[in-house]
Amino acid sequence: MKVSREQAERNRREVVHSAARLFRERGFDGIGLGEVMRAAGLTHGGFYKQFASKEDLVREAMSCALERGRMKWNERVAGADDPLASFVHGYLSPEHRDHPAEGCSFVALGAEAARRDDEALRQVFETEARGYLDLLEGLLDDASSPARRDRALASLSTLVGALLMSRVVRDPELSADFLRAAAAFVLQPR
Amino acid sequence: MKVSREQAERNRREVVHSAARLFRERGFDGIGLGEVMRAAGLTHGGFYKQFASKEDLVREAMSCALERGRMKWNERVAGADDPLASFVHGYLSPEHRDHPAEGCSFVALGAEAARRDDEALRQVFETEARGYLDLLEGLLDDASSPARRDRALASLSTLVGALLMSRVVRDPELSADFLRAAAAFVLQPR
DNA sequence: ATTATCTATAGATCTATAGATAATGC
DNA sequence: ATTATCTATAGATCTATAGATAATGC
Repeated sequence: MKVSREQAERNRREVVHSAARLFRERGFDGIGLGEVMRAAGLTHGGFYKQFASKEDLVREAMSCALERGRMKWNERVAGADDPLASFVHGYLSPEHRDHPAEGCSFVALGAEAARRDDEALRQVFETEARGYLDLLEGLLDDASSPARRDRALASLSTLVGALLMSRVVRDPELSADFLRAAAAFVLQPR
Repeated sequence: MKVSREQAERNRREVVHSAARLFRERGFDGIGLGEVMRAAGLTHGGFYKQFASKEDLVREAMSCALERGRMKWNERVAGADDPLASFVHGYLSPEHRDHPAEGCSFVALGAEAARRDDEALRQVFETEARGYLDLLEGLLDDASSPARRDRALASLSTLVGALLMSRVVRDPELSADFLRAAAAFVLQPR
């Protein structure tokens, strides 16, 4: 029943990754620890040897999901002709819209995280928000630094809001309109 | 124990309003029917005489909250010097950010609604999204009608995303930056 | 000997239903 | 007689804990 320290570490990581997917897919309250552990190939009794509480797992899963997402976007823009357009079109793509379990956690869980009474969780979201803002800022060509910062703040807002709206409406045309119009708005020359 | 038809109707409305507040405050899964009924001054056993299921209440509460919110914005802009600026500054105000229970349901519950397996609920959000788009479109002064529509789509996205981001970060300064930068972005002349 | 994981369970929820009760409204 | 609301409860969750088990690692 016991496994090696390395295997235990791999198991722990698998729990975090399963949780990160399942939380985004079903919400923090929509999935139990039993199912998270089962998705990681374990039984629910072993959970508290690795984590202090569900709250603890929520924090770790969000930190992992947000950071890995950001790294993915970083890689994507690094190899692109037009890095800003590459980021915007990737973020506002039908693929991203249709796969929340692997997508942006601000959209999938930001509102839920905001109302949790857990300052550490909101700190995780804040740190990652700054990371995304820095990423975006680096892709902008505004003359002044404050202008770039403000444009990054507004652009991130537009991206997050458009993805959210594109997911909640039923009509595929209206959904696509949100993605298209938001991309044009963010990419417009000024 | 029985009450008059009019009182029963008032009770039902009170349940819907309590639910609309509590869902926005705690999430669809974060509040039980018992507490919703208690907030309306009733006991949980009477719930199913008025509603078919919790799903049914979720739909009705969201329809009510979204429509009443839209009406409120409509009244606000009707009496304003600069209707667009009035809407944008009201929506992106610290008051709105700090009172999700009375605020925009797209931000508080859009992501949760999007993942529910309930087409009727997403239809409610879609109908109200069109209502908000029409409202915004009427405040814009772009020359062509398609340009106004696209700007409405992008502006609504920016508003929703900025309010969400302003709620999830911990630092009051960063939170205010989202609100301020997004408002400037939406209101910029073009 | 230590410990990662397992089975089993306590105690607190939650949705939904059953049947009793008492006031309305024909 | 009808019915809006009440009390009580069934059955299914959920988080967290207790104690057993068996493989690791000193």
